[in-house]
Amino acid sequence: MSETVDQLRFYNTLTRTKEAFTPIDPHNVRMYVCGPTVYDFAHIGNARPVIVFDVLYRLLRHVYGEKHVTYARNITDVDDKINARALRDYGAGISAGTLSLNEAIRKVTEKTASQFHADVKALGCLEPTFEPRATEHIGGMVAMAQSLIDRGNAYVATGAEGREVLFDTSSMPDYGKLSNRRLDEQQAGARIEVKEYKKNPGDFVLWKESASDQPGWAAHFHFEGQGVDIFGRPGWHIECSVMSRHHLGEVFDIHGGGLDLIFPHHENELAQSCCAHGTDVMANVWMHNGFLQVEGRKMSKSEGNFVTINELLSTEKFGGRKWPGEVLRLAMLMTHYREPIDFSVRKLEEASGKLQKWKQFAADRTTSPKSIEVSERFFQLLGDDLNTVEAFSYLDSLVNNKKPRESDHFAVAEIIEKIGFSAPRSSFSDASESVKNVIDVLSGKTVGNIENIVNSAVLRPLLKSGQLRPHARTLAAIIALQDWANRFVPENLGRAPEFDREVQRVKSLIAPVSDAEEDHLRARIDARLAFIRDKNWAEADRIRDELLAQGVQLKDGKDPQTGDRVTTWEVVR
RNA sequence: GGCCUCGUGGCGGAGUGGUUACGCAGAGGACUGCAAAUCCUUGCACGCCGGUUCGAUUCCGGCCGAGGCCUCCA
Repeated sequence: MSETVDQLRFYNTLTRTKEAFTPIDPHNVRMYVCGPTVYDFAHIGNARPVIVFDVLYRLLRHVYGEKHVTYARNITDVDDKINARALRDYGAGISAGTLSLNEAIRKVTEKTASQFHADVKALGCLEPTFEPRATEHIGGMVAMAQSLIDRGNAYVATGAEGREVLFDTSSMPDYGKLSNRRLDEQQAGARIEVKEYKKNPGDFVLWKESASDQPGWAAHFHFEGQGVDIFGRPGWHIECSVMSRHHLGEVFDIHGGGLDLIFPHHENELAQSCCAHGTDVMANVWMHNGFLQVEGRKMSKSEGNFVTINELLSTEKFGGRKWPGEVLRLAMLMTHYREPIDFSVRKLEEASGKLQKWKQFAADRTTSPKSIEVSERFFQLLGDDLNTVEAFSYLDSLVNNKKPRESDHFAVAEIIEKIGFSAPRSSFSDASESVKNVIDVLSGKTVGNIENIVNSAVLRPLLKSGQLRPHARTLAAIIALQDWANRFVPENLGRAPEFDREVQRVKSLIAPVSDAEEDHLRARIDARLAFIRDKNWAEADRIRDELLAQGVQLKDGKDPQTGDRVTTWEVVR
């Protein structure tokens, strides 16, 4: 357990206040989050809780230790929308008899679940400890429904679509506690027809009978002294009650999900679990994330204003480019999790720029000793109800510091990695092996030249892929070497001038361009410098514009010693 | 109708009973042949009306506006 993050605080929907968090068992902190119903691609609104609770999971792991946090997120693979999708996509096969309904359903759920996993991975989320599927827990759902009947909290009734086991909301005095609503004050039937066979309008389904074109399982219940067989399927809410108990126990620490799940889903889960287990609470803390909005309105499938995660990652529909998952991740976390976020390309651009800045700063890390204090300060801020905004602001202050401490580079690298962003490899440590080799060559220990080392298996792929940019620290190492060579390598060996040339090559190699492009680039830059010496500005600028059009931005600097113009470049988008 | 959340500068977005958020964009300057980059400086705010207070953007009340839940939804 972390010694320095002293107290986590979370806003609890149950009490509508921010509370100090105390786990039931610090050696096993347990959290449950409602996962996707796998019938269609997840949209970026669906991505929000996944990302938010991934950050919470990482925070808890940081504070209590990686082995002391259990995170369960279910996959709902029994649902009428899935049936509908299976019939829509595989209806022909089903009616032709080449595919059974269950096989068609399986195809839908498998495909959607694997897409979900790919999406979530791209967003930098850790896998939960457990990812139970509803179809694996049917037996437990039947058993829980029965125990609710036995305790007088449920009953069997017959509706238009067959028999149902229903939860009797009037049997639970506390019902409505989570969502803070009294059923008698709700406009029952305002938006959905009141079913006459229910005891109370708010009673909800635990188990319902299936028709021949619906998936179902055999289930046997005892009600009012009679045996009742209902071939059917579970209601939505009971899935989570059963799966959370199976993996986390009857009472656990945190239950999370989107704001819209508070009622009825979480209210009903809570009712089922507490009544079935005879407990006062199901989870101690209930946390809910706000919505992602588009033009001020909730992004949802029913509104039709949604963008799938997959579209954002792999098409150029938004702002004319593909967006890395971690940019979306950061964009989501730039707003506090309980507030609504308006989705926009502008926001993605801002996140992208911020992330790049962090990474560049992190890449300049050396092997200097890390400072625990910086990282703990970050997690301290994050621990105040997952205040990512404040925590990131702190990160920004480190990165924007004019005189950063040596250890801050390392701390930032460690932090961004710990909260799910990829930290670039340290340009210094990648280069340091090569630098050592260079020293060996120069000192005559081995035979070789610097260029070959730069072209080595370690450095070359990084250079090619553009992951290494002209980092001050790398260059500083090379320049330090140059000084070293000048001091210790005897002039008469003739190595110093060659070394200078090699240093130039190293510098030019630290840019994400191919050999051919690089040769071309050097030639154009030399040509431009020649024009500049002749004060032929028009031609010089023409070359600069030409390269810019190719995505290469030239930057003129001044050699501090000689005062000569030194041209560097950067690949821009 | 019931319940809930929110309203901060051009944009994004924190926070606080009395001094700067911060980031992006903008403006000015340094540098430069001009750009870019970098560095320095800088303008712009707390929906409306009352109340409490020496003092409110921050607390209370009302109003207006936006959004969400009450139907599957993250």
